Amino acid sequence: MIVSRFAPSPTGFLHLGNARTAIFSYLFARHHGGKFILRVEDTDRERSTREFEDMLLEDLKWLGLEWDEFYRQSERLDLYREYTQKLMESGHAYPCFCTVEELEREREEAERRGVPYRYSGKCRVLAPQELEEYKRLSKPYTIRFKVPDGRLVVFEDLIKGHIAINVDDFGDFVIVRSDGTPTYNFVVVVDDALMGVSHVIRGEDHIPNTPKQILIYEALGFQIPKFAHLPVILGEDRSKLSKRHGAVSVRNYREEGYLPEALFNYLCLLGWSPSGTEREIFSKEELVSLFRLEDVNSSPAVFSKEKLRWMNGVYIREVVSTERLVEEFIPFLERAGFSANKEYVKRVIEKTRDSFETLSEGVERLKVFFVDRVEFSEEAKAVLENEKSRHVLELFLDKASQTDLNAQKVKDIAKEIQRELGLKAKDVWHVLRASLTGQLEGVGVDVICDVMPRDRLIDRIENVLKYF
RNA sequence: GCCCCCAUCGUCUAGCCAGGUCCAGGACACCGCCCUUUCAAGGCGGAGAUCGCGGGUUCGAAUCCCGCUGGGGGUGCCA
Repeated sequence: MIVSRFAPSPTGFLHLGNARTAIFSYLFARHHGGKFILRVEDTDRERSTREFEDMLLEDLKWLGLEWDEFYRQSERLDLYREYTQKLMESGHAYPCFCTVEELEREREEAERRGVPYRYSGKCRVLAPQELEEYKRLSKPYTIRFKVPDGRLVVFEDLIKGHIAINVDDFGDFVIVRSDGTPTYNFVVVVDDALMGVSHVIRGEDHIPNTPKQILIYEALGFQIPKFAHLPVILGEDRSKLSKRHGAVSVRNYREEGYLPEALFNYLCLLGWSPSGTEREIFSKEELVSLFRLEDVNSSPAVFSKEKLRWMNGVYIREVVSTERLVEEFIPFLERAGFSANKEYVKRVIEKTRDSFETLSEGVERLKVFFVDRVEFSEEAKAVLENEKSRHVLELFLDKASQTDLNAQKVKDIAKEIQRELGLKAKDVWHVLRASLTGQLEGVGVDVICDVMPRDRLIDRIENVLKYF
């Protein structure tokens, strides 16, 4: 059975890089008809909060990721203790009474002498009476894993290929902190093993951890899973994508008006491309059936907000249903202070969805449909203050009074006005646009007349006649 | 410093594993034209990569091998 998992720590919003890791891990499991586990890694009590966890789960759901099993490491502490005990008994781990200060000093010393630092391992060989003394004083201690000498740990990474690391590069590492909580490298092994994880898919920043974990798998007699390390996502400056680069959390994009399926689709294409097609727009189902780890790139990719934006535009204008779009759009309208009737919004969206790329841009572009009072730009004022504009508007009102208004009617009327007043089409439309929207650019005037209620249109024009 | 990973248009990438069909294909962004009541969208076209550099192997290398350089990551009682 194929089992993959996503194991975030609840210390902030869901980061784009983690989101992509989650997506790949999810697609992999679904592709193989396997199981996808969500495991919250909250053993770091200093930084983990339940609020962040809630956000994380919400963001994952919003993205469209659903998991088959859910675990929280803080609820499995007894289990980890059991395995710590096993490692102690089998001589794979030992208590270490060194203080942070002492260790810090050793590290600085190594730094100064220009030699690579690794823990000396001095607590490996404590004399029995020394140990007794510490116990008697209840001196706090950590538990360290005993790293064997000269061992070359080798594994075949599903993305990176053959990787060999000499464990002499690191000293005995801590698996249980002095406050009794277990550390990442240890719990990740216990959990992955116990949860039957067959494929560990995670960021490449975990490659250096992998040999440590393999050592623990072996010490505990667990079966070693397959590893797949995804390349990192970079910012424009080619350093690891972080807050410095601006909006980097899923939440940011959600709030800016990106659709979850567009973000999902875009993130998939960062570091992966399906073989045998040059298409780029895929449904989740298609992604599930196309996804293969073999097609994941081994080199890091730069995140391009430009391209995400374009793709979001594709989803807005041609992928999602109008109903969906309306549902997504209304909260944005409301947040901008407009009250909206669903049927009306739907009529607006139907005609205009091909003209904006994010929902917040949509609000900007479409607010002319919802404002009570039109605000005029300087250019629009200039147009309306022209004497000819008055004739155009009066004539328009006159002609409109005998008929209802829709796109075709408005075009007819504009043409008549143009002929009767000897104007260029452009001039007529400009005046109408300025009166109706207060702007010289934006959605087509015919569309506006098609969608907006007749009395509102007439109102706006009469208003202009009154004040200009 | 030490360890590890990576290297095709500005960016995402195809091609690399099974060397010739690649004077390198697609997408975003960019530029131009068309459409047009404006801005977008859309249509058409253009520019853009001596396949990081240097050696090999080979009749032939983006593709295989070695070295170098550059970039990234790790080096915690964070995950």
